[in-house]
Amino acid sequence: MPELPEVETVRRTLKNLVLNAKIINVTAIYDKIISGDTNKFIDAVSGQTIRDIGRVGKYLIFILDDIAFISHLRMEGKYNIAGPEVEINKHEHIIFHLADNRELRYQDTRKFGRMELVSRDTYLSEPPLNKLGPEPFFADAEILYEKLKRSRLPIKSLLLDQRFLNGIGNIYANEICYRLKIDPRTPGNRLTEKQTDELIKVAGEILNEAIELGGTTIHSFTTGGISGLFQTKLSVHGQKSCPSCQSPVAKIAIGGRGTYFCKNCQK
DNA sequence: ACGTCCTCCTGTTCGC
DNA sequence: TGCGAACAGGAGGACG
Repeated sequence: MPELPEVETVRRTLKNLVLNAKIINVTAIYDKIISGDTNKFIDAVSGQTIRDIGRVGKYLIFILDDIAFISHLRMEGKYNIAGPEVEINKHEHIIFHLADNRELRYQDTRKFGRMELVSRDTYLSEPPLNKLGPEPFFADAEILYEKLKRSRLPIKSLLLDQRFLNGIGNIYANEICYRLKIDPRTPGNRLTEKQTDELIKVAGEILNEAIELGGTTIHSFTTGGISGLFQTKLSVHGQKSCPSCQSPVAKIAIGGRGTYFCKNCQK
Protein backbone atom coordinates (compact mmCIF):
# COMPACT_ATOMS: atom_id res chain seq x y z
CA MET A 1 0.00 0.00 0.00
CA PRO A 2 2.70 2.36 -0.85
CA GLU A 3 1.84 5.95 -1.47
CA LEU A 4 3.81 8.73 0.19
CA PRO A 5 2.29 8.31 3.68
CA GLU A 6 2.77 4.55 3.51
CA VAL A 7 6.35 4.85 2.39
CA GLU A 8 7.02 7.36 5.15
CA THR A 9 5.59 4.91 7.66
CA VAL A 10 7.76 2.14 6.28
CA ARG A 11 10.78 4.44 6.43
CA ARG A 12 10.25 5.28 10.10
CA THR A 13 9.62 1.69 11.08
CA LEU A 14 12.49 0.32 9.07
CA LYS A 15 14.89 2.93 10.37
CA ASN A 16 14.17 1.82 13.93
CA LEU A 17 14.79 -1.77 12.98
CA VAL A 18 17.90 -1.67 10.82
CA LEU A 19 19.76 1.58 11.45
CA ASN A 20 23.49 0.79 11.81
CA ALA A 21 22.94 -2.79 10.74
CA LYS A 22 25.66 -4.14 8.49
CA ILE A 23 24.76 -5.93 5.29
CA ILE A 24 26.93 -9.03 4.91
CA ASN A 25 25.56 -10.28 1.64
CA VAL A 26 22.50 -10.19 -0.58
CA THR A 27 20.57 -13.01 -2.19
CA ALA A 28 18.58 -12.05 -5.26
CA ILE A 29 15.98 -14.76 -5.71
CA TYR A 30 14.09 -12.80 -8.39
CA ASP A 31 16.62 -10.37 -9.69
CA LYS A 32 14.45 -8.30 -12.00
CA ILE A 33 13.62 -6.31 -8.86
CA ILE A 34 17.14 -4.91 -9.16
CA SER A 35 17.62 -2.41 -11.98
CA GLY A 36 20.95 -2.73 -13.71
CA ASP A 37 23.51 -5.42 -13.07
CA THR A 38 22.56 -7.65 -10.15
CA ASN A 39 26.09 -8.65 -9.24
CA LYS A 40 27.22 -5.07 -9.26
CA PHE A 41 24.40 -4.21 -6.87
CA ILE A 42 25.28 -7.07 -4.56
CA ASP A 43 29.00 -6.24 -4.61
CA ALA A 44 28.37 -2.57 -3.92
CA VAL A 45 26.00 -3.18 -1.03
CA SER A 46 27.76 -6.07 0.68
CA GLY A 47 29.95 -5.07 3.60
CA GLN A 48 28.20 -1.72 3.91
CA THR A 49 26.31 -0.46 6.95
CA ILE A 50 22.90 1.20 6.78
CA ARG A 51 23.59 4.74 7.98
CA ASP A 52 20.23 6.28 7.30
CA ILE A 53 16.95 5.67 5.52
CA GLY A 54 15.48 8.62 3.71
CA ARG A 55 12.51 9.16 1.47
CA VAL A 56 11.75 11.20 -1.60
CA GLY A 57 8.11 10.95 -2.61
CA LYS A 58 7.37 7.25 -2.84
CA TYR A 59 11.04 6.25 -2.98
CA LEU A 60 12.95 4.91 0.00
CA ILE A 61 16.64 5.83 0.05
CA PHE A 62 18.99 3.48 1.86
CA ILE A 63 22.11 5.47 2.72
CA LEU A 64 25.12 3.21 3.21
CA ASP A 65 28.79 4.03 3.87
CA ASP A 66 29.96 4.69 0.34
CA ILE A 67 26.88 4.33 -1.78
CA ALA A 68 23.11 4.43 -1.60
CA PHE A 69 20.26 2.56 -3.20
CA ILE A 70 16.69 3.55 -3.84
CA SER A 71 13.76 1.22 -3.37
CA HIS A 72 10.36 1.79 -4.93
CA LEU A 73 7.60 -0.43 -3.58
CA ARG A 74 5.21 0.19 -6.49
CA MET A 75 1.96 -1.64 -5.83
CA GLU A 76 2.75 -4.35 -3.33
CA GLY A 77 6.30 -4.04 -2.04
CA LYS A 78 6.98 -4.64 1.65
CA TYR A 79 9.94 -5.23 3.93
CA ASN A 80 10.02 -8.02 6.46
CA ILE A 81 12.55 -8.78 9.16
CA ALA A 82 13.07 -12.44 9.92
CA GLY A 83 15.60 -14.83 11.29
CA PRO A 84 17.34 -17.20 8.86
CA GLU A 85 15.41 -20.09 10.35
CA VAL A 86 12.14 -18.65 9.08
CA GLU A 87 11.26 -20.17 5.73
CA ILE A 88 11.38 -17.73 2.84
CA ASN A 89 7.89 -17.22 1.48
CA LYS A 90 7.13 -17.35 -2.21
CA HIS A 91 6.88 -13.58 -2.54
CA GLU A 92 10.15 -12.67 -0.82
CA HIS A 93 12.56 -11.86 -3.65
CA ILE A 94 15.58 -10.02 -2.25
CA ILE A 95 17.24 -11.05 1.00
CA PHE A 96 19.71 -8.78 2.78
CA HIS A 97 21.72 -10.85 5.24
CA LEU A 98 22.64 -8.70 8.22
CA ALA A 99 25.66 -9.09 10.50
CA ASP A 100 23.43 -9.53 13.56
CA ASN A 101 22.03 -12.70 12.03
CA ARG A 102 18.72 -11.13 11.00
CA GLU A 103 17.50 -10.86 7.43
CA LEU A 104 15.88 -7.86 5.81
CA ARG A 105 13.60 -9.33 3.16
CA TYR A 106 11.92 -7.53 0.30
CA GLN A 107 8.53 -9.03 -0.48
CA ASP A 108 6.44 -8.12 -3.51
CA THR A 109 3.51 -10.17 -4.75
CA ARG A 110 3.33 -8.54 -8.15
CA LYS A 111 7.09 -8.09 -8.57
CA PHE A 112 6.62 -4.50 -9.76
CA GLY A 113 8.96 -2.95 -7.20
CA ARG A 114 12.48 -1.86 -8.12
CA MET A 115 15.81 -1.23 -6.40
CA GLU A 116 18.63 0.71 -7.96
CA LEU A 117 22.09 1.85 -6.92
CA VAL A 118 22.56 5.61 -6.79
CA SER A 119 25.30 7.94 -5.72
CA ARG A 120 25.27 8.57 -1.99
CA ASP A 121 25.78 12.30 -2.27
CA THR A 122 24.16 13.37 -5.53
CA TYR A 123 21.23 11.01 -6.00
CA LEU A 124 18.77 13.89 -5.95
CA SER A 125 20.25 15.42 -9.07
CA GLU A 126 20.53 12.16 -11.00
CA PRO A 127 17.98 9.90 -12.64
CA PRO A 128 15.48 8.78 -11.71
CA LEU A 129 14.89 11.14 -8.80
CA ASN A 130 15.86 14.29 -10.68
CA LYS A 131 12.72 14.00 -12.78
CA LEU A 132 10.40 14.25 -9.81
CA GLY A 133 8.35 17.31 -9.01
CA PRO A 134 8.11 18.69 -5.49
CA GLU A 135 6.21 17.01 -2.70
CA PRO A 136 3.03 19.00 -1.98
CA PHE A 137 4.58 20.27 1.28
CA PHE A 138 7.25 22.14 -0.68
CA ALA A 139 5.42 23.03 -3.87
CA ASP A 140 5.56 26.49 -5.41
CA ALA A 141 2.05 27.62 -6.39
CA GLU A 142 3.21 29.83 -9.23
CA ILE A 143 5.21 27.08 -10.91
CA LEU A 144 2.34 24.62 -10.60
CA TYR A 145 -0.13 27.13 -11.95
CA GLU A 146 2.05 27.66 -15.00
CA LYS A 147 2.10 23.91 -15.61
CA LEU A 148 -1.64 23.62 -15.14
CA LYS A 149 -2.29 26.37 -17.65
CA ARG A 150 -0.43 24.41 -20.30
CA SER A 151 -2.35 21.15 -19.89
CA ARG A 152 -5.78 19.98 -20.89
CA LEU A 153 -5.35 16.69 -19.03
CA PRO A 154 -7.85 15.94 -16.29
CA ILE A 155 -6.68 17.35 -12.97
CA LYS A 156 -6.70 13.85 -11.53
CA SER A 157 -4.20 12.64 -14.12
CA LEU A 158 -1.96 15.58 -13.31
CA LEU A 159 -2.10 14.73 -9.61
CA LEU A 160 -0.82 11.26 -10.49
CA ASP A 161 2.01 12.65 -12.61
CA GLN A 162 5.07 12.52 -10.36
CA ARG A 163 6.74 15.28 -12.38
CA PHE A 164 3.90 17.60 -11.41
CA LEU A 165 3.66 16.70 -7.73
CA ASN A 166 5.56 13.87 -6.12
CA GLY A 167 4.06 11.33 -3.75
CA ILE A 168 0.37 11.24 -4.67
CA GLY A 169 -1.14 7.93 -5.78
CA ASN A 170 -4.56 6.93 -6.99
CA ILE A 171 -6.26 6.91 -3.59
CA TYR A 172 -5.02 10.34 -2.57
CA ALA A 173 -5.69 11.80 -6.00
CA ASN A 174 -9.33 10.81 -5.54
CA GLU A 175 -9.46 12.12 -1.99
CA ILE A 176 -7.78 15.41 -2.89
CA CYS A 177 -10.29 16.09 -5.68
CA TYR A 178 -13.09 15.35 -3.26
CA ARG A 179 -11.87 17.73 -0.59
CA LEU A 180 -11.33 20.39 -3.25
CA LYS A 181 -14.93 19.80 -4.40
CA ILE A 182 -13.60 19.60 -7.92
CA ASP A 183 -14.63 17.18 -10.65
CA PRO A 184 -11.59 14.92 -11.32
CA ARG A 185 -12.21 15.27 -15.07
CA THR A 186 -11.68 19.04 -14.96
CA PRO A 187 -8.90 20.00 -17.38
CA GLY A 188 -5.80 21.39 -15.72
CA ASN A 189 -6.08 24.67 -17.57
CA ARG A 190 -9.51 25.33 -16.08
CA LEU A 191 -8.14 25.68 -12.56
CA THR A 192 -7.76 29.17 -11.20
CA GLU A 193 -4.76 30.48 -9.32
CA LYS A 194 -6.79 30.34 -6.14
CA GLN A 195 -7.71 26.71 -6.79
CA THR A 196 -4.04 25.91 -7.37
CA ASP A 197 -3.16 27.35 -3.95
CA GLU A 198 -5.99 25.34 -2.44
CA LEU A 199 -4.85 22.19 -4.24
CA ILE A 200 -1.36 22.38 -2.77
CA LYS A 201 -2.73 23.06 0.68
CA VAL A 202 -5.28 20.23 0.57
CA ALA A 203 -2.79 17.74 -0.88
CA GLY A 204 -0.36 18.47 1.94
CA GLU A 205 -3.10 18.23 4.55
CA ILE A 206 -4.37 14.89 3.35
CA LEU A 207 -0.90 13.37 3.10
CA ASN A 208 -0.03 14.61 6.59
CA GLU A 209 -3.24 13.27 8.06
CA ALA A 210 -2.53 9.92 6.47
CA ILE A 211 1.04 9.87 7.76
CA GLU A 212 -0.23 10.41 11.29
CA LEU A 213 -2.74 7.60 10.96
CA GLY A 214 -0.28 5.29 9.21
CA GLY A 215 2.10 5.74 12.09
CA THR A 216 -0.39 4.44 14.59
CA THR A 217 -0.82 0.95 13.19
CA ILE A 218 2.64 -0.46 12.83
CA HIS A 219 2.45 -3.38 15.17
CA SER A 220 2.63 -6.42 12.96
CA PHE A 221 5.47 -5.30 10.76
CA THR A 222 7.01 -8.69 10.17
CA THR A 223 3.80 -10.64 9.87
CA GLY A 224 0.79 -8.75 8.62
CA GLY A 225 2.59 -6.01 6.78
CA ILE A 226 1.41 -2.46 7.07
CA SER A 227 -2.12 -1.21 6.79
CA GLY A 228 -2.71 2.32 7.90
CA LEU A 229 -5.82 3.52 9.69
CA PHE A 230 -6.33 6.13 6.99
CA GLN A 231 -8.34 3.49 5.19
CA THR A 232 -11.14 4.18 7.63
CA LYS A 233 -11.05 7.88 6.78
CA LEU A 234 -11.56 7.67 3.05
CA SER A 235 -14.34 9.90 1.74
CA VAL A 236 -14.80 8.63 -1.80
CA HIS A 237 -12.13 6.12 -2.81
CA GLY A 238 -13.85 2.74 -2.86
CA GLN A 239 -16.86 4.20 -1.06
CA LYS A 240 -20.52 3.74 -1.81
CA SER A 241 -22.01 7.08 -0.81
CA CYS A 242 -20.82 10.63 -0.30
CA PRO A 243 -20.14 11.43 3.38
CA SER A 244 -21.51 14.92 2.83
CA CYS A 245 -24.67 14.53 0.74
CA GLN A 246 -25.17 10.74 0.85
CA SER A 247 -25.65 10.51 -2.90
CA PRO A 248 -24.00 7.48 -4.52
CA VAL A 249 -20.31 7.79 -5.36
CA ALA A 250 -19.63 7.57 -9.10
CA LYS A 251 -16.89 5.31 -10.41
CA ILE A 252 -15.33 6.01 -13.79
CA ALA A 253 -11.95 5.46 -15.44
CA ILE A 254 -9.57 8.35 -16.02
CA GLY A 255 -6.37 7.39 -17.78
CA GLY A 256 -7.25 3.78 -17.05
CA ARG A 257 -7.29 4.31 -13.29
CA GLY A 258 -10.32 3.79 -11.07
CA THR A 259 -11.74 7.19 -10.19
CA TYR A 260 -14.32 7.81 -7.49
CA PHE A 261 -16.15 11.08 -6.98
CA CYS A 262 -19.42 12.66 -5.96
CA LYS A 263 -21.22 14.19 -8.92
CA ASN A 264 -23.26 16.33 -6.58
CA CYS A 265 -20.44 17.84 -4.49
CA GLN A 266 -17.64 17.92 -7.09
CA LYS A 267 -18.17 20.31 -9.97
C1' DA B 1 6.53 18.10 -26.31
C1' DC B 2 2.39 15.89 -25.41
C1' DG B 3 -1.10 12.36 -24.75
C1' DT B 4 -2.43 7.46 -25.05
C1' DC B 5 -1.62 2.80 -24.73
C1' DC B 6 0.94 -1.17 -23.30
C1' DT B 7 3.76 -3.72 -20.22
C1' DC B 8 5.71 -5.62 -16.15
C1' DC B 9 3.29 -9.62 -12.41
C1' DT B 10 -0.01 -12.19 -9.21
C1' DG B 11 -4.15 -12.54 -6.62
C1' DT B 12 -8.88 -11.38 -5.93
C1' DT B 13 -13.33 -10.02 -7.37
C1' DC B 14 -16.85 -9.61 -10.82
C1' DG B 15 -20.10 -11.08 -14.29
C1' DC B 16 -22.11 -14.39 -17.22
C1' DT C 1 -20.43 -23.42 -8.96
C1' DG C 2 -17.18 -22.54 -12.57
C1' DC C 3 -14.42 -19.99 -15.34
C1' DG C 4 -12.47 -16.27 -17.88
C1' DA C 5 -12.25 -11.28 -17.70
C1' DA C 6 -11.40 -7.24 -15.34
C1' DC C 7 -9.25 -4.95 -11.88
C1' DA C 8 -5.76 -3.56 -7.99
C1' DG C 9 -2.56 1.69 -4.05
C1' DG C 10 2.66 2.54 -10.11
C1' DA C 11 5.59 4.10 -13.54
C1' DG C 12 8.52 3.75 -17.65
C1' DG C 13 8.78 3.13 -22.48
C1' DA C 14 6.84 2.89 -27.26
C1' DC C 15 4.31 5.13 -30.46
C1' DG C 16 1.53 8.58 -33.16
